[in-house]
Amino acid sequence: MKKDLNQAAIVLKLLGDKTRLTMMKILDFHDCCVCEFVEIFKMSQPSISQHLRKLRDVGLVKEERRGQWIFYSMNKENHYYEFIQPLLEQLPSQNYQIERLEKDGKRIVCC
Amino acid sequence: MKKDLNQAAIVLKLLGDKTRLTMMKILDFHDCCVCEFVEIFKMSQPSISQHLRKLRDVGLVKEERRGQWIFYSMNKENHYYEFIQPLLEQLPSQNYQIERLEKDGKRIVCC
DNA sequence: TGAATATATAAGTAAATTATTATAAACTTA
DNA sequence: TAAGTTTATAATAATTTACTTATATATTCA
Repeated sequence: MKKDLNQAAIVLKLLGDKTRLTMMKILDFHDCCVCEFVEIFKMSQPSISQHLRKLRDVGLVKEERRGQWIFYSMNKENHYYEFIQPLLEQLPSQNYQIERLEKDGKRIVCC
Repeated sequence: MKKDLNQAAIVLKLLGDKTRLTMMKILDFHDCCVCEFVEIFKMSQPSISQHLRKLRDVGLVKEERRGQWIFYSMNKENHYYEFIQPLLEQLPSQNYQIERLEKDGKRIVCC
């Protein structure tokens, strides 16, 4: 189905940032909580939270509290998911980031 | 083929602007010169030139002088064309812009 | 309940972005 | 060659962006 050009530009602007683009690639396969992203990107926690908020505000990702943590996940029901999926597919896998977390004992396992 | 994540973010940032995204959708089917874009977007000529320069600097579009005019066209040989094409396909046709130019006698026919 | 952990929000700042006006350069044509 | 047309570039102003630090809120657990 055709996408609105204004909305498409808003979505692409959000993806036009290395941090957010990497987040989206990761979230396409793995749910993650804020502190995991802090560990992955070596960035301040507020900065990570603000990036996730932008993605959430347009509905690209969902948030869900699990105990102490708030997990973010790809919102695959969003109208723009099919729009961006062909892009994400062409990006290199970021699984190594998750594997590194696991190796370092930093991966959060919950619920 | 997989795309570099940094480069992909740069390309997406460029597309994350309504004017440039519309330009790219138009150029996917029609070559255009600067003054046609000025007419389409009702924007100053330097502003149009600057948008086109950004697209050209990363190789997404090509420029070619034809007599008095400089025509821009999609660079379909560019590595990132296949990256963005699935996006462009999902955007609504902008043919009406070209048709309007023709109807108003503003379409440039050259060489 | 109180301390520790995880996250969000607010405020401030430096850098990047997108427009504008003014001007220069290149080409066409009378 | 001179005037008109088209485009690029330079300088600048307004806005947006992406970070930072400080602080508030929510949850867990001893």
